[in-house]
Amino acid sequence: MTSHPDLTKNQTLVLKTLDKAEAPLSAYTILDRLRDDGFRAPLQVYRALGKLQEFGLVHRLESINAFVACCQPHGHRHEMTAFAICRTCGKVDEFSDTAVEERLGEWVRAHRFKPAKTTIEISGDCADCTAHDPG
Amino acid sequence: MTSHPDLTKNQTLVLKTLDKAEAPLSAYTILDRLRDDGFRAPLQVYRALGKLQEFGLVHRLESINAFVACCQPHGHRHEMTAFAICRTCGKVDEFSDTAVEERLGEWVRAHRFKPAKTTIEISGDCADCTAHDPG
DNA sequence: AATCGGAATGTAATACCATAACATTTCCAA
DNA sequence: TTGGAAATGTTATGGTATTACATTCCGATT
Repeated sequence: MTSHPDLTKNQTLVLKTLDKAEAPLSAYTILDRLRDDGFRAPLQVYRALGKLQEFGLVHRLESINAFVACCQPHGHRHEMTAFAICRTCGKVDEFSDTAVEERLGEWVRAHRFKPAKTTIEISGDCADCTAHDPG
Repeated sequence: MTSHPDLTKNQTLVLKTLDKAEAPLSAYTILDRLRDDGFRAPLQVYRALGKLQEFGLVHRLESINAFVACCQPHGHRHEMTAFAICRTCGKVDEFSDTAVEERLGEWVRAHRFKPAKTTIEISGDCADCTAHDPG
């Protein structure tokens, strides 16, 4: 079980902000929420986010340019993480699927492709929002 | 087999630009390559790209903010398309995997999630680039 | 305790990506 | 031929991310 170094002040602030949030946040939203803590520039957020992603504590959602705290227990992380993103309420479900990992792994092996990062994001409407807004 | 309407002038220009390209192009790169054809503003590109995506002729690669022409024969399109994107040379392989579709479909059904768009992108290094640059 | 060096931080400027708003033109169907 | 939807042209603006450089923090070594 790999461990991550102690977090710095900025990293801690950014991670706490994401933990408190009910939905993914953009870097600039995080910046706004940390103005009172002394944050002044985007780079402070992006640098902290970069480290937190390295540590596996934060995920970037490519399809919406936003970030979420990882919900997996530390050390119990999968190679591939998939996300279901609700367009309506913004909530995100994080999940893993071994079969998906294996199938993509087979393609990669067959094509001698050396994967660095895999993005799996399903955008749509969650059960709650579909129920509330029949359509 | 569904058909798509005839393409307009701008749509044709944008699609041709993507077809000629060896790698994905950003909207602004497309704009630059169409200056001589009268393109002046990003919106001309984005509007054409939007329609081409509707018709299934162009894909957007979320993880790199770029666009590629669809390589699948028209009418033979899958629900989900996956992409292997080489960080080094930029080339993209488009593929489908029924098993992956099914597994994600099962998750979605089990959680009553109504999917609108699924993104699967593997970023890394292709066989050629790995061979040339052993590392 | 002094100091050296790498990591983290602060700040300003800039580059890149995408859309809003509104005016105008094109083109087909009635 | 004309009415209206779709496409286009143009300007302005908003959102996302990085470059470049100066400074500070902090632990390891002396």
